[in-house]
Amino acid sequence: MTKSRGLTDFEHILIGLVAGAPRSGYELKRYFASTPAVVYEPSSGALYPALRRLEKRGLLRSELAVSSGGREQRRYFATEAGREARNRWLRQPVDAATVGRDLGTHLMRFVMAERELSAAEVQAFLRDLGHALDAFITGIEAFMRDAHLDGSHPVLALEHGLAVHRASLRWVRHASASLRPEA
Amino acid sequence: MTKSRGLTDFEHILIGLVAGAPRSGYELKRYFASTPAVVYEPSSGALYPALRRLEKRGLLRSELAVSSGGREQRRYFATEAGREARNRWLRQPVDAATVGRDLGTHLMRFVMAERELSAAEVQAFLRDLGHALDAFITGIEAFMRDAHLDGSHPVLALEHGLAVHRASLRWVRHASASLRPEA
DNA sequence: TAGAGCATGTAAGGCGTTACATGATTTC
DNA sequence: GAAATCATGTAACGCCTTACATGCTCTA
Repeated sequence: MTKSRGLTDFEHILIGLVAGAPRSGYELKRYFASTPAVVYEPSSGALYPALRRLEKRGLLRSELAVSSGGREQRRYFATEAGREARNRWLRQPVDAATVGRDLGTHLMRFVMAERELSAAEVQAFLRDLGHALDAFITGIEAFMRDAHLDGSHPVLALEHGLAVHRASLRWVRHASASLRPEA
Repeated sequence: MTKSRGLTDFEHILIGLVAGAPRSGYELKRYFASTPAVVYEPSSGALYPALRRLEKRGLLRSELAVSSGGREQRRYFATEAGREARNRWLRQPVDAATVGRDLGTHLMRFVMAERELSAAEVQAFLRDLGHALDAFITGIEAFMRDAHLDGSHPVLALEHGLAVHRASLRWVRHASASLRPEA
């Protein structure tokens, strides 16, 4: 058993996307380019080698096909191992330490969890995400109270962090409520 | 004139920090580790080589000193060229394309702009940041109207983006008002 | 016929992460 | 005497970015 290191967030997202529907590299590029909130657009030099890596690991497999215009196209599919990796990723506990910067990753997990996690699991995920955000917000509040901050800009910048994460937290409650089956 | 490539955000932030007050590598580490909203904590392998790079470029210079406990310590200072680089960085126009993901960098610029940019320049920066956020929000709204989204999770995820960036925008207006001299 | 879009890829170079190394001092 | 903190660094490895390469098709 070769001790392979874990997958990057980007690789997890690729597997999740391909597991949702088989896609070619170019279709993945367009997906990233078109979705305004995804905010990350991988270059060819990042995307194609990543797909090859995942294929070499047995998490994806590919078939050469001919697309609309008679051009060659390599279409990727998730393997069983790939689907298992995705499922483990989707069920990973919310890492409170990364919630301050990696919210995008959590959101991607949330999107891909639809129809893959049970309603109860989704609720648990949102609950944990809420707790993590709560802790993050409390940390900023404590820092603002305790730290000696000189000048108005640092205080304002921290207020920005507060405002943004409070908005995230409100969204978590909204999402949780809107997914809860009506009584 | 050697055509050197630009500085990374991280390097710009290091210069800004050192220009604000001379610091050792370890003090910079503690700064990143202690500020809860900065959210990025560079490793030794990122920090020390970066400082050396900036020194080699003539943007920082260092002096070997002896700190509290008799241990050696390399203290970094900004050179004139370093201060110029920082000033150019602080005055860079707000890049609307990066406002969706690089808000942290903009916030760092805002923090370091205090006492370095004029009140009018700070107001202009906030105004531009507001416009960029506005455009970003409008883009998400348009996407939600026009794109065919199936399932509730993608819609909710986009609503998260909206909520967060609207909170940012409100903060921009708040910051702008709170820095405006009272009539 | 020029240009834009489709479609996949490689090469060089750079920066970051992880892990390790070193050694002194302060604290329990 | 062990552990934590201070303080600076190096080495291996890996991934990403930028730039370039290729060639086909559709449109103005």
